[in-house]
Amino acid sequence: MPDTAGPPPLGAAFLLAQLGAHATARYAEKVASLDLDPAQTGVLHLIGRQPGGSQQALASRLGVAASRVVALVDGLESRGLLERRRSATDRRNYELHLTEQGQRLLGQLRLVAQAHEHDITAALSGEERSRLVDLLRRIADQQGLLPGVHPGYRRLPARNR
Amino acid sequence: MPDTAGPPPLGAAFLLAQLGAHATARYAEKVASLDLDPAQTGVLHLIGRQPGGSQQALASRLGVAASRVVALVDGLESRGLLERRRSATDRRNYELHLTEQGQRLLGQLRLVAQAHEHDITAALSGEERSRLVDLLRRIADQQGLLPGVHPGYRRLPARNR
DNA sequence: TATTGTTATACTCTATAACTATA
DNA sequence: TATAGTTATAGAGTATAACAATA
Repeated sequence: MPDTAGPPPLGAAFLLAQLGAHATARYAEKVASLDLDPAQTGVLHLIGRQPGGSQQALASRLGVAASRVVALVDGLESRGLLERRRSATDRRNYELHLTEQGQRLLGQLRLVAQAHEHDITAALSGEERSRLVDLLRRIADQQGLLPGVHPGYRRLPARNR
Repeated sequence: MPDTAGPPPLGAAFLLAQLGAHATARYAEKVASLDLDPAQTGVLHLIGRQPGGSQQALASRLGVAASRVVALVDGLESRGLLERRRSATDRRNYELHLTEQGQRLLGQLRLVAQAHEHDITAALSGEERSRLVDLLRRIADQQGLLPGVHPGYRRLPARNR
């Protein structure tokens, strides 16, 4: 009997951490097909939802350093997906907008997200999936997490498999 | 109406990623009180459960490079939490064992994990928690995840707040 | 003097590859 | 020749701090 102690951890907290890392890695794989990484998709989603914001606003929303937003926006702008427009009222900052190409890509990104949702929840029936979402939302609320903002922009999953 | 598109993503996959990152960050905070990081706790748990294994075995279990295990084991050994014993049958490899102090720390670690589980699922009743665990396990099974092994050892959460 | 964006720098983490000692 | 462990090196990713332009 080599086992000194019980079975491996199987609580909800561990499963959430395990599945969260898995879901993130799978998402990274999927968006790579659009030549994007998860952080870039977050930027596209945020600008698509609220155009005209500054880079500072983006940085605080994402919870990252402003210098990182520079690099992020640089990459997307050079690909013609978004554009910086100098604000007329305060010429220190930019207003960030998606280009038409960026909006088309965002549309494809939403399809990828749907496929991702489908794949991750493949084990569940529609009703079970709804119950899961309800439970998860309640945990997220109680834990003080903001809808649509996840704290994982600080790290990218390396190649896992 | 600044919103070009609908609400923020609220599907199960996104919530899993968000909550997973959150649970991981909270866990890291908690084990820091024992002067450990999540990767080190994984090592302690694995050795505690299956003593005598080699560093290579540990590396493949954790899915990390062997060179990283060296540093990980170095740190824990220098604190007197585990020891390397040269194998009598094959003197190339070590057999890893927890010291008594390591076993005591592992006991405290299990208490921390319990508290963590309690905190993360504070929004749910006991029955709801059971249903959640059931749903999550079925997803983990279907996704091919191994019990007790999570792919998040590659990254540590930076200071989040 | 404070703020937006930028650049330069340093730091952390990790894997890869070269090395040793055993087999 | 192959394998366990170690060390050295290089790369990726990020934040911090210094800087320029504008307010």
